[in-house]
Parts: sequence; C-alpha cells; structure tokens
Amino acid sequence: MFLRGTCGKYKSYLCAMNKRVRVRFAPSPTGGLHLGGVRTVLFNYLFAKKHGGDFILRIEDTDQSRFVPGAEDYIVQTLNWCGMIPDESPVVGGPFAPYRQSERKESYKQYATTLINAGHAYYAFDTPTELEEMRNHFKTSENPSPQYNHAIRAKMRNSLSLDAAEVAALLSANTPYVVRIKMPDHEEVTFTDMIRGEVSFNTSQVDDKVLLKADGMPTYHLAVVVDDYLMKISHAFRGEEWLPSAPVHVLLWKYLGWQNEMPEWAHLPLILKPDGHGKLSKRDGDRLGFPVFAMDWTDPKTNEKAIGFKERGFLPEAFVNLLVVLGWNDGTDQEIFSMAELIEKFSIDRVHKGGAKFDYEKAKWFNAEWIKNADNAYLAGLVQPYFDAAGIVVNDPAYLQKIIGITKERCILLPDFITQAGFYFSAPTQIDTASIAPKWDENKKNFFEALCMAFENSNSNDPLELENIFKALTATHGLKAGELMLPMRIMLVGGKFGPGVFEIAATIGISDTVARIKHALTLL
RNA sequence: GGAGCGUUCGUCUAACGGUUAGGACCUCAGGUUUUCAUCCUGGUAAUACGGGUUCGAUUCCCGUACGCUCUACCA
Repeated sequence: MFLRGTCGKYKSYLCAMNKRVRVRFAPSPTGGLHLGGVRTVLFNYLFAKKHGGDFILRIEDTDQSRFVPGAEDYIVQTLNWCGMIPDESPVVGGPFAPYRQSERKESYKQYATTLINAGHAYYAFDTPTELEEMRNHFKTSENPSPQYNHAIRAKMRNSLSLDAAEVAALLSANTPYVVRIKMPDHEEVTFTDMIRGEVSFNTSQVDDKVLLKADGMPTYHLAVVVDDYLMKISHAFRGEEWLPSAPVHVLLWKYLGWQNEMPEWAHLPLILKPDGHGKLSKRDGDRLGFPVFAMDWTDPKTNEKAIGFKERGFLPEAFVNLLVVLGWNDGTDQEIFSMAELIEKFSIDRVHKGGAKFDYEKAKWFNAEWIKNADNAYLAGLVQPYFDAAGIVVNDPAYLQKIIGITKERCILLPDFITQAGFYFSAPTQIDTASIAPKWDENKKNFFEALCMAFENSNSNDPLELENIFKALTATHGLKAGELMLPMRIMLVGGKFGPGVFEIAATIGISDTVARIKHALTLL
C-alpha cells in the first residue's frame, strides 16, 4: 500500500511534501448545503488546521442559469455556524481574490487558448440541437449515451474536422463555439488518490469535455484546474462523484505545464440514503422526517422550505461530530470529539473508502451526548430562542441555567427543553388528568387540600422537608405515598415526566406548588 | 451498455496475515430511579460468493455477484 512503506505506518501524507497546505471548499451556490457538502468542508478544514495551513472558500458560480440568490450567503452562514471560518473567501478576501469564479471570467480564456495552440483542445461549433441529433443517431441499446469523443469528433463540426479556412471564417463571423479538450485516443492516466491509492483510467473511455462554454464562462473542469493552480491549492478534496472526471483534470494540469504543482487528490466517500441505496438527497429527509441541510433553506423560486439541523435543535458541535464519524475514526473506541480534538487527531489515511448510510437515530444520540455535557450557560443561550417562540418568559438568567442543568439529561434536541423545562417557568396548560381520574376519590382530594395547607404553613423550600410533610400526611389519611406521587407530579408538570416531584416543588416554590395543585383539583 | 469506485452485525465502524472478529447506535432482557429520562449489567446480531498465495486469510491476488458514481455548453 502506498500509505505505508518509507513513510511509516500512519505517518501523514505530508512527509513527502514540503509546500504550504492550502485547501479549498468550492461549492456551487445553487441551494442549501447538505450533509455531504458540510462533511467535505469539515475534512478540508480539519486537514488544513491540522497542518497549520489555509482553508479557502471559493464560489464556483460559472453556471449563470443555476444562480440562486441567497445561496452564497447561506453557505457562509453555515460555515460560520459550524465553526469553520475560511481564511480566504469572497467575504474576507485574501491574496488570491476574487474568490468568485464569475468574477474571474476573463482569466480562463487565455488558458483555453494556450491549450488550443498546443493542440490539446479545439473549437467546436456544434449547436445543442446538433449534439442532440448526434446522441440520438449513435444511441443503441449497447451504447445508450454516446460521447463526444475521439471516435466521434471527426464527424462533428469542430476545428479538428473542418479545414482551417472554414474555421477562420466561422470564428470571424462570431459563430458561437465551445472549447473542448482533445482527449488522447488511448492513454493510461494514473494518479494517486490519498484515500484510494493508485487510480487509473484509459483516455479512450473519457469524452472531450467542454472547457469553455459558448457564453465565455469556463466549465468546472477548466475552472477548477486554473483556480487551484492560481490559488496554490496543495490538496484537493471532493466527493467521489468526481472520480470519473479526474483524468480530465490530471491531463489539464499536465497540458498547462503545471504538473509539478498539481494538488494531491482525495475523493471522499459518499453519504448514502438510510434505506435502500444511493446518494442522500433532500427528498430523503422529507420522506423520512429528518433534516438533510445544515440550516433551514427556502428555495427563492419555489418557496419550498427545507428544515435544517440547526433549527431542528442540533448543537453545531454535535453536527460536526456526527458528520466526522461518517467515514472517519481515530482508531480507538472514542466517538465524541470536539473540533479541537478533531484538528489534533484527524488524518486522511483513516478516511474510509466506502460510502456511509446516514442514520438519524445515531445522529440524535450524538446531540443528546453533547447536550448532557454542555455548559449550562452556553445551553441557555441556545434554548432561549425556543422559549421565546413558545412564549415561555425567563426573568432570571441564573434560574434558567439552573433549570437547564437539572433537565438537560432528558433532552435529545433543543426544543425538548420546552416540555422538559417549560413548567419551571409557568404552570402547565395541558394537564394529563386522564392519568389521575381512574383512581381518584374524595379521600385523595381531601389529602391534597390538606397538603396545600401543610405546605403553606411550612413555607419550606427544602425538597427533603416537603417530602417529609407529604409522607406524614399520607399516613394520617390512610394512603400510600406511591399512589399520590404520580398525581402530584401531573398536577405540577402536566404529565408523567421530569425530575423528582419534591425537587420540582421546592424549585418552583410553595406558592406556585399550591396554586398548581389547587388548579388541578378544580379539573378533577 | 461502458468506465471507475466500493463491499465486516440492521446502521456507523475496529481489526495493517495469527483475536472467543472488538466498540457504538438501534433492539431485547434485567437493575437503579415511588414518573420520564439518565445511569449500570447482560443478550441477539457481521467478514457477499468462489478460487488461489500462505503453516495460517476479514486482511494479499484473481474471478463472480451485488451496490454506487459518472457517462450535460451542471457542478
């Protein structure tokens, strides 16, 4: 295996390398960022920070027809929420600005021209209709998707099939054209992927990809190579779906004379649907009832809203944590990692090759773990918006933190605090009397009336003392504590949940406790 | 169809030729908690298949099967 040998067992890939680590996340701003995208960012970020390098955000907006307003800002906000702040980006700028490819449009054409002059690319004048005709014409059951390749290009209208005068005439008449790469007929293109080892392709299987579109914009293929070179990217991480077009990129690096500067490639495994097979999509979330996007995203065209992990009540720490273990582990049994730990422990050679099915149950477990171990003051800040939305009024921040501390082990998602902690701030509006009524009688009613008086007389806020009063009174009424505690709990919190009843009574205070019992008594 | 990539419990994964194939989620059975949750103990459950190489393969090689990705003037 290429990872072993002279570099040692799990020695970093870096040992063979001496240039500064610079990585980029290069999304297309076409919508919300989903799990797979955020994980790609995460691996980029961790790798950069682990090696003291730079993390760059570059917006690949070369397809004007797919431009979606707000998508770029959404991406920035998402990175921000996750705590992965780019060192260079369209918002903070940097030494290689601009970081939007649409703003770099003019710089790509010269490289296309260089390639044409060197015989590695050519002009193609085929219209979309002609391309469609070609595909229909050559389509067979054996070959359902004919490619514009070395075998077909001679039959098409391009600067390889047409004679020079004709080409010159077409160009001077401003005929729309694209520039295509001229793939070699039969050549083995091999490169080393950091995750997969040696990968090779025969160029006969790769088509003549469009490099420069008719509108003058580069396609991804040209833009990614040019910008990675110009921005001195040392390591390029992307999803596995890019693997088949990697030979195009490798050849471009070579043809442009930048072979020695080519980044190390790492094609990341995909995040798959929980059920069945295939890449996880937004639709799966809708269908199975869990978020796929990092944050809420509303499509400005369709007004379709997709829920995000953030709004569903995930902590960013948990989100990062659940993402990183989808395809990576540190070799031990540890599963909970902070960002700081990840930066220290991350290594690309422990990233899996195979795709991982997303498991929402486990995702929730990560969040519950993070909530349980989170600082109360920190949680208070996160819970506050949910309380605001639910109309729960918090007057005393210290009280809120205390309540969070005693209820957080019961919460899986942030909104769970509304039910698990809301009753500390106001009397429950819904009281599960149905769970009391069947065994309710006059004697119990008398008990609770007596209890209210006893509590008021004691005016205690000590749980133990309240419990003693309660128990002493059960005896005088000929009742057992066990058959009265559940009714009392329901009177105080509304249902069968929450911490110890006397803890609750002491915390909300005697007057509230008595008021809630008296109110419940009117409902029974 | 073609090319590439992949394949350990239901799911995420450990195991770098020698382990009773380990952990976690889920689930099940107990215990703690006069509620719920937490917590604790334990159980069920996996190397896709077939050939090699080797004293010995989850591990290395080949083949098969299955899956995924790509096969746009989208990324």
